[in-house]
Amino acid sequence: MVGLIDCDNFFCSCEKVFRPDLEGKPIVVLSNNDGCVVARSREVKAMGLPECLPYYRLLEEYPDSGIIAFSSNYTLYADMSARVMAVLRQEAPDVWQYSIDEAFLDLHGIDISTLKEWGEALCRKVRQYTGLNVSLGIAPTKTLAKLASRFAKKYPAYNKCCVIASDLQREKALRLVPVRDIWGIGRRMARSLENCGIRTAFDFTRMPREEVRKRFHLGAERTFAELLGQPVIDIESIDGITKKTILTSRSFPALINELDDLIPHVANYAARCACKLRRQHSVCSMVSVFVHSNHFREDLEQYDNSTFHTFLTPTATTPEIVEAAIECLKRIYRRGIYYKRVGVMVTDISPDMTIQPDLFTYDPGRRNKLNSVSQTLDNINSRMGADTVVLGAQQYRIKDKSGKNLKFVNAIRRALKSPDYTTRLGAFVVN
DNA sequence: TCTGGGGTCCTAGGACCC
DNA sequence: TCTGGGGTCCTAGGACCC
Repeated sequence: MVGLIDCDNFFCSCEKVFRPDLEGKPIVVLSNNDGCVVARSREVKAMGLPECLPYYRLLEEYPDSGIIAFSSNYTLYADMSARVMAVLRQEAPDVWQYSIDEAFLDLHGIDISTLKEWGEALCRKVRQYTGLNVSLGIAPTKTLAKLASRFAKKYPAYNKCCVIASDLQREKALRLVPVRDIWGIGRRMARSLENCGIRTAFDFTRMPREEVRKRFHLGAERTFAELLGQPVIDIESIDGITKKTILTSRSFPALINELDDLIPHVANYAARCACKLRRQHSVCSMVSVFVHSNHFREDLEQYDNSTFHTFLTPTATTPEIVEAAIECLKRIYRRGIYYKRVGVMVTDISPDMTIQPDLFTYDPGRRNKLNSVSQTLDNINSRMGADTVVLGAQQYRIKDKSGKNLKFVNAIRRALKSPDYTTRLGAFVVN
């Protein structure tokens, strides 16, 4: 049996843990630049507020709702996530974190007849240790465990833990779940299924397997098997510790048209990619850069483009990756365009233990130097705080009043951010 | 004024090989 | 009029997830 545990309204709940006065109040968490609603508390969901609503429209359309908005505080969410995972690792035989607020649990060795009791105790312990409510679904496959966790969340009678063990329980559950709510079935496939009268998960499992394969390909067939209780999604494929691609991208609070103003962004995103690579002990052979204009501005000329650079010898050093990214940006930059978003992606990732150097161009002396520069950056920035030391190219060009000094500024709007309660001693005093 | 960010996997189709 | 057959590898883009 496997378990799927996930936190209820995770981002919003994190905000509420240290603000008991918010209990029972409607709150939302916003995306970067306070752009869209990305998380809603139970109270807000009950009000019928849609997902992904732009914040300015929330202000327009729900003026007297009493909704309290927060900028996203990833420092807080990441730390709370780590606390939840730590509790899980104490209790479960094996844990694979699936997302910031979800984990699959390997439950081998636990007697099936005691699983319900065990699960309820686990949820109580997470609540006691972290202040967060979690729901747990237990079933023979991951897709069914996901489904069970929905029941655990939706119906209080389950006491936070729902177990699907027998075929009878499985069928009963499948009949209650609309096909669009199944993990692995997206909007497009759901629409297609509904068009031929397949409404519930149970209806779906009554289709001939051949037809599923023919009409929807491999992924759908896997989901199909999982719903029948046959495990086919292996846990290793879910375990995302070593990323195969690493992407850093941001939208800007205001449009940018000058190349010189784009460069620091690209440099910063490239530096972040390099740092993430090193953290997972990897190197990359390719860096790509993309640019987007603002698709919502129909009055402006639209322009999307991307290009890439390949390293003959794979690397994870900040200077090399930043340099390559800036060079890419210069190739695709077009004057006269107003840019809304740029991003840097590193791919062709391999372990840093097995670098294959290029026969003709590899310069071990230079590479060693760049490696130690990068390692020093990591050491300083992890002790003293992110971006304590950066490359010159990463400096944003903000002129002060006298028009000469350059200042390093945070380029993301987060006007409504809560304090970093769990990671800064001053948090409670400052605000 | 204002519209997020980061991933994985699969498939079709083109380039290339013999 | 008329132009083979079988394979691999790579890439872009779609669908899906959180």
